[in-house]
Amino acid sequence: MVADQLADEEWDRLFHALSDTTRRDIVLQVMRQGQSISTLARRYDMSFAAVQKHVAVLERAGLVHKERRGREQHVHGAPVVLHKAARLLDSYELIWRHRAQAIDALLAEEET
Amino acid sequence: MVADQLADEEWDRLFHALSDTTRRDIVLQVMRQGQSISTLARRYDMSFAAVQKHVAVLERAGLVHKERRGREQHVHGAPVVLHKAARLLDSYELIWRHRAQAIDALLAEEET
DNA sequence: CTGATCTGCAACCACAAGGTTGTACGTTAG
DNA sequence: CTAACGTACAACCTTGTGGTTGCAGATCAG
Repeated sequence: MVADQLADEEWDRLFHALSDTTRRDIVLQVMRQGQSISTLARRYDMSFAAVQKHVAVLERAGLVHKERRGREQHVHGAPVVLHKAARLLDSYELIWRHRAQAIDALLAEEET
Repeated sequence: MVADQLADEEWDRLFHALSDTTRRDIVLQVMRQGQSISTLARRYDMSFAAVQKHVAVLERAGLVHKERRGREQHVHGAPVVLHKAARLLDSYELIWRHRAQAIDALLAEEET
């Protein structure tokens, strides 16, 4: 559990990668089905190079993987990192609930 | 469930707010216990104004709330948005698992 | 009142982000 | 072989981000 934590810069890259609507949509697309970069690029109203950059950002964040298939580059999802991010946010939320629980306990004790 | 979805720009702001180590730490701190901006600022090796900006980013993302307490500004956590973010990431992961399930089903059918 | 403290905001700066176009290279189709 | 396609990468521009300093306005202590 502790071992699958990421370094600060890795979390930075991960959340930064998710902070763009186009990139989140790319993640959705390749989670549903792996696609080539050019196939992806056709979906968006921007240049091929721009989409290529978005994929590179996602790859550096560990959210997708690329794999050569002849002259194409097949992009597919990597759900592991996604899972880690969700669990980190859960842990933040949990801290809140622990604290709320502690306050409740304190109030209950004061009433005795 | 559909009603508590956010707009694209809101998700952008949310994940962007989380994409900085200092800001994630501020979230942790104020989830544990609400604090004034100056108290927070003492924890980090940067100017008061910088911390103030970070808090502003978190506030625009809906991750924290500010509340005047005399001359101080009390910052406390807002776990609702955190929860939404975690569930969005879960839904992305779920798409992957649905797809994996469909592939398994397809393979099982081919074997008959 | 006076002075210290907490905050808000504007101006400024260096650098990274997100987009463009252009060029080059490997691969497949005919 | 040649042409078309998919990709990679560099140069460039504009905008935004993260930091600074400095100043002004509230508020509390004495």
